[in-house]
Amino acid sequence: MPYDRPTLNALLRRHGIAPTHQRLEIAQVLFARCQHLSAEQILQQVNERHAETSKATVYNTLNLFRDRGLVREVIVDPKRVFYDPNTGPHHHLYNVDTGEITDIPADALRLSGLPELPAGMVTEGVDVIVRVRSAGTSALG
Amino acid sequence: MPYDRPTLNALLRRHGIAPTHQRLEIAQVLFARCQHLSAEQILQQVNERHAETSKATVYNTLNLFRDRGLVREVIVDPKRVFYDPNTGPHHHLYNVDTGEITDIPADALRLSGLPELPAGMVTEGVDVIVRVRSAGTSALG
DNA sequence: TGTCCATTGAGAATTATTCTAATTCACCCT
DNA sequence: AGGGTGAATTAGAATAATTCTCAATGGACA
Repeated sequence: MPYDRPTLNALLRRHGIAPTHQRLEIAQVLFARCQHLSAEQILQQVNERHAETSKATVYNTLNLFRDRGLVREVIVDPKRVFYDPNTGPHHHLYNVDTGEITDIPADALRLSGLPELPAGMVTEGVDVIVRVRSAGTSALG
Repeated sequence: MPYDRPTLNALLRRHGIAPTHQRLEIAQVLFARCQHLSAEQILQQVNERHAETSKATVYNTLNLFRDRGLVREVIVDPKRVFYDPNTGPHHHLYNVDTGEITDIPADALRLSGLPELPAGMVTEGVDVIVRVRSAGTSALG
């Protein structure tokens, strides 16, 4: 188990985040399995045993983690944001039917010919989302 | 002006959409300038002269246009969906500071090495979003 | 002119996220 | 140990995008 408490503790500190109990719980949920979870899902998992963390704290913490570069937001569904503990360069496969999100390793997919930006613009990141659906399903009504 | 009323009328019909007054107004706003507009912005522009179209109709119509392939949803901002009248293959540049969305022509950017999909999966589309910000601005608090 | 079905619309409902303001907590200093 | 301090947490209200409800409207066609 690579993400025990002392490791998570150090991880937060390294990112300038005071490792409180709630933040460690949330980090635990995020890093235990490298899934893509919504705030709601994280809230549920954190409170699975005893309800100990509030909705506000989950949102505060996720925004803090995002600002400090501990997690990345994945914006594929207009209904809700997902949080990705993998901050390395990679892309996403999004199943429109099931809502499932899978990683695509960065080296599996090459991008070439990014346009040069207007002066004074800096690239913050490049997201590639491959939207898939189960064959036979259709968006047409 | 490539998008006068008769042209829009034919465009809707060609997509199997009955060209009502409100739908034509909305199509007009979308296709007049090929911008990326939110539902709220479209509602405002449609009602600039006389208030004649309701919020419900704008949402219904945008969903209908999307289902029939007349417009494409652009999901870059968790707060709201943008609608893109350009349904041809292309990608997007998103300015995180200003919220501005710009097109990147498909041929300006090459993608290679898309992973093969699990059996029974079909690609619905590939979105590439280049997130930029003004130099000097920072996400770090 | 009357019927019929699709379309529209006002406003309520839903829901993810943020905000507010008050409480609690961790930690340092003595 | 005890008290002060500022950060963290929280319950619940507020916000805002989108959807839903269902009654009213309207155009096409007999």
